[in-house]
Amino acid sequence: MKPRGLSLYETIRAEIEGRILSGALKPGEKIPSELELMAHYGCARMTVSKALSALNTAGLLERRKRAGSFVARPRAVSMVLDVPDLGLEIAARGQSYAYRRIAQSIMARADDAHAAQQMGDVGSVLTIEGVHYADGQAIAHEARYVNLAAVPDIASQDFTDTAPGSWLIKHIPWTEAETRITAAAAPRAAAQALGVARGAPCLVIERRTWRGNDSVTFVRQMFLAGTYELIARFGSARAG
Amino acid sequence: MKPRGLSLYETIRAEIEGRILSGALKPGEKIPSELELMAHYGCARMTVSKALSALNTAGLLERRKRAGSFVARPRAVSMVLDVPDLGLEIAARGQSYAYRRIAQSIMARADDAHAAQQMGDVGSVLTIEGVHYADGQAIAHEARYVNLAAVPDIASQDFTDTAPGSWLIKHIPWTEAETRITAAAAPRAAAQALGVARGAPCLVIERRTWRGNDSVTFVRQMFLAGTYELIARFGSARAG
DNA sequence: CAGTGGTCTAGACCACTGA
DNA sequence: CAGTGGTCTAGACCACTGA
Repeated sequence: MKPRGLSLYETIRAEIEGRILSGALKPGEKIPSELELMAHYGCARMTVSKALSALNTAGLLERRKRAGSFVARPRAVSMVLDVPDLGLEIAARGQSYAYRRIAQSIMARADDAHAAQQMGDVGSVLTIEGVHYADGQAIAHEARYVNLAAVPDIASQDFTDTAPGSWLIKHIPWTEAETRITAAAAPRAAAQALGVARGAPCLVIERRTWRGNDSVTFVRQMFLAGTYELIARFGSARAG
Repeated sequence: MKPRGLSLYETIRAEIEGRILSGALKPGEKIPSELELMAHYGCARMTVSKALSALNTAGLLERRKRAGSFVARPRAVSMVLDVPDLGLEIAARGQSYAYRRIAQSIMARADDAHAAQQMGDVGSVLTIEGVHYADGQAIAHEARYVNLAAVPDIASQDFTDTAPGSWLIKHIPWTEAETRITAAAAPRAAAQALGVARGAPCLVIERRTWRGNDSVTFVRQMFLAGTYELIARFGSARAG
């Protein structure tokens, strides 16, 4: 059962994880103490501790002093949503990717009420509107707003055929981000840019990132229905 | 600078994390080796290793033998998507919640091709179709499929005005789940159930949960655009 | 009070890999 | 080849908390 190439603590972790996931160890059940496990595996306590700490971090165990380690009861469900760079993701599914800018300007406030509210009162805002293409088909309209005070370097960048998101993710560290996912009928501007009828169903992804208290950027991407999906996962096996 | 109550390795971790997030340490930059850090903090190498391993797991560092540890270049960002019980969430925003079943049956396979494919070849499937209401307005159509072999107890439950999801989340432990989020035009059946025109924009949430290798349930919820949103977050308030 | 987990030490051997 | 990270040992002291 021990897969080769696994270190001892990984082996211990995998064995206990397997017993939890298979249901052999049930939620709330106590697992052996570190002392018992070191006797069982014939190793130092640090090695057992490393395995159990990893399971604790992963949410599979709850550990209480004096009481012991217990199989965690499934809690509030939170899943992991991977948000890769759009260009890389489209390339990864075997399609060609392109971005084309429609408009770019600098203004005192975002010209979109929701964006302006999300970004707060910043000095000046770089606004970039563009379209993402997969295999030559327009799949998403993007309106991005960047706080120039937080990202002065962006003024010298050329976003004619490179999406500002790719540049931002590589160059600007942010500490917090919030993504809002909804559906909507395509409004006039987006429908026109995408070459579809007004009212076409779209997946709307709005993301605000900030750094400390400063807004960095706000972006709204409208994907034509059927061209894009978000996947969130929970669990160990299917990760990645 | 050292916050009280933090262990030494947490302090080391927090200091390096802070320098990365603030931008003092830039992506690709090399950080001191474990040997240099143990000299700087006057501690054992294991303590430094624990701090750097945690940052590595968190995706903030990349570690290469012989080369050293480097600030990771941000790639795929992973955010946390909370998936609360729909009824509780609607109540939390001050609206009344209701669920009404439309149809229920047991069949050998899911009558929906995508659902059948997602669930795999299970013996028999409980199919429940219903509508979720907020303040008396229909907001979502739900089609749920449950693997009866994995959840035999569900046969005795009454889902006339209680959504099966609420029962499942309380009673059935699952080990893995995957949520797919897309947008679509409402198909005929859903549009009819929701009392809107066919083709109305919808947010589509499909979730498959399983336990080990056994499918537990597959559900497709179609929310009318504007009635529901998903929020994913990343940031300092992440640990929860 | 005593068992448990949390952390830390001061070493060790090794695999890897870039200079 | 030599520096680095990966892992492991055999101890230690402590805080916590349930019996």
